[in-house]
Amino acid sequence: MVALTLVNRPNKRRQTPEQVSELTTNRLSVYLRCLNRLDADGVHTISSRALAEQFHLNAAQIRKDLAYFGEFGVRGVGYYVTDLRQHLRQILGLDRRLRVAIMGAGNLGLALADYPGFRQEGFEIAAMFDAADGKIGHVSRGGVPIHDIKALKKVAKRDRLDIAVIAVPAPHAQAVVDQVVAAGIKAILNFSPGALKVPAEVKLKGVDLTVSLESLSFYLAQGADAV
Amino acid sequence: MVALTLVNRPNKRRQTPEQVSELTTNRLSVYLRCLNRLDADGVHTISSRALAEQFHLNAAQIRKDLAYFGEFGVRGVGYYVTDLRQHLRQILGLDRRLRVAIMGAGNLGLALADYPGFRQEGFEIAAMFDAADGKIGHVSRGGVPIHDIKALKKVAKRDRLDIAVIAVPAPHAQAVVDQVVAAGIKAILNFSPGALKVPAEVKLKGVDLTVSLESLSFYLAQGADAV
DNA sequence: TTTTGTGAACTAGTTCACAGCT
DNA sequence: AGCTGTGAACTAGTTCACAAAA
Repeated sequence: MVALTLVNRPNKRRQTPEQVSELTTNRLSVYLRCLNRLDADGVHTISSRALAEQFHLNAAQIRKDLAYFGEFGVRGVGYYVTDLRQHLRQILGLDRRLRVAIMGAGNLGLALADYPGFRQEGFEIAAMFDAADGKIGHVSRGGVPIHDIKALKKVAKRDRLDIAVIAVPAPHAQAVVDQVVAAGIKAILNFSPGALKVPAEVKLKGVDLTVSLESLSFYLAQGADAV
Repeated sequence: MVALTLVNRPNKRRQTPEQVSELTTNRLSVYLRCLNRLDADGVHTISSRALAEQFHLNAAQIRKDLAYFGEFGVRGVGYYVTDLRQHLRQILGLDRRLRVAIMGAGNLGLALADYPGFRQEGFEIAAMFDAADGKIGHVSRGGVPIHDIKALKKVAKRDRLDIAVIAVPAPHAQAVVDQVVAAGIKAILNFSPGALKVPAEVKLKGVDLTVSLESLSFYLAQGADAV
């Protein structure tokens, strides 16, 4: 506790996230998960080396990633776990509650709605949307209400939805994304296969299950057979 | 048809997939999806430029990606759609049926089992595994049988399972992966959060939903607020 | 002419190595 | 002593630009 306040140096003129690559932000998220566990385990300090050994990463990489945002470490000691954890939560915007909407109440959408990984770390699945009469008005097993997609604009404003997850069949994906954008949502996680168009100010991140599987298939076809 | 046979030059001494990066194989998968659509639409030839415009990619990138595996194009013309499609299917190992097992018959596992994106392009969800008595012996909505995880080794051999998808809660993931590896499965798609250890000859690919969401959160916290 | 295939140039990302702080 | 923060060196990935082919 005594030392923690010493470490809070907001740092020069960084906080310039234009230059921070997505690879870095993904790693920050991984570091945070690790720090959460260390914190829960009562570990007080951790060096970049020790952190690097957990995943197979280079220690300098970790120091560089963190250095984009400030000088959080103490030379000769390492990083204070609770302190760094708080900083990462703040950098990643997890110090506030983020409201997530799931577009599409099919198998995948319903599974995601109740997926525990989504609920942790400040995310709240606030609403689902579908076009099928049979689904509208119901709730997911975990209690997430399913709205008519026509009400998206209204509900997005009322519930202050931050992020939309696209879990509709591929042929509908672009139309749904257009509605999400029109509703003013600025961040989208897309599970449907294929490229989607969004305006520059909207962040689109894709999870393409087909690409992932085919990449494994490539390994089996080329790599494993050759060995 | 006449021209197609001319183009099949298996090429020098390439087919050296050690050097091919994962970024390249992921793109091959994207190209293939596009070619499938072009083929269905009756388009006969496509240039690297036209292909590049579909996604926002550089044409030279596409030519380089393809050049790792052969000279599939025709100067002044482009690529024959059906021909290139067949080559990509072969390169990605999709010219044979690949059997996929899903570990964990929870919400996510069941959703993935019936997810249409998994079924296309030669993938077959052949089996699911769980440890809960209430699930073993049942089938998914789409008819995939749920086996006892204790039977993994036997079923993997019998059904010649190629790929395992990890959809169990995080605390069980490593133990399940160890069993998957012991059963001789050489390719794993992991949906559970956190790093998993596998031997070098096993290919592990992760889809980390928490990391994806937190990356969007970062954008909202840093990017959008600044604009 | 058009468009491929590819070396060369460039850009981004990672790792090294060490000065400087504790 | 130990460990961070960071310029310099290196490696990987992308784009340019053009000779060669159809």
